Amino acid sequence: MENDIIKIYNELYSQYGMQNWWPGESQFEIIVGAILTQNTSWNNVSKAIDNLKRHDLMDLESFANADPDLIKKLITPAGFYNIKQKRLTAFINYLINHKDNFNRFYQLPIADIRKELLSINGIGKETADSILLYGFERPIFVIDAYTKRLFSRLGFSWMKKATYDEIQQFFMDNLPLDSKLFNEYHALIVVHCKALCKKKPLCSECHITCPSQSNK
DNA sequence: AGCCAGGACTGAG
DNA sequence: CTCAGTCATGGC
Repeated sequence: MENDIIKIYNELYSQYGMQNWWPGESQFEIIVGAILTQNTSWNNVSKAIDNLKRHDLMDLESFANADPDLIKKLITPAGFYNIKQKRLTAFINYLINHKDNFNRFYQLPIADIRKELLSINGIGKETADSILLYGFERPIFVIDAYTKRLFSRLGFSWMKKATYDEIQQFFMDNLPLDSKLFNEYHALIVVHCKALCKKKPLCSECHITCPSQSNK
């Protein structure tokens, strides 16, 4: 039997189709993108990623050996470039300390690897989960501001004051444990919310308001 | 001209 | 533990 969470997924899917996220060519790039996109539009992030690629820095070795000031300059379009350079470096140091071809990302129990990522400075829940889901196909549901806002207005108003973990648990309780499904679902939520915010105002029939109109 | 974007950390109370 | 302040650029 189908619950509401699955119904909403089917609606979104029929409306927007398969998204096939993450828009990144390598696992390293997915990690970099996940950090750069913190509170930042993907449009800006993609400029920063292009800059890094143009300088051949989109791999562990090159990035690790690059001048921090150069990194800052290249990621400037993504904003918060001082912190983000530090966060990227922190993650890269972690990777260097566990040089096992990402084996631990695949093999450790998901709770363990998640905890490990969360202990890295600059890696919060959404970033950690995005990396695990989109980079390594681990079945963990990513929650973001869009998810909270959309579903709060779709009848799950309790989400407005719920914690990240509570909302995540709810989605995972109501869906089969399927990384491909989690991948598509979160992507569809983001695509849907972006589409709605583009043609504002609409709200009543689309069940969501744009940020400026929402009551937080 | 503001307001916002696919957050996370810090310090205060 | 809750929460405002902080970090910064580009698009609309």
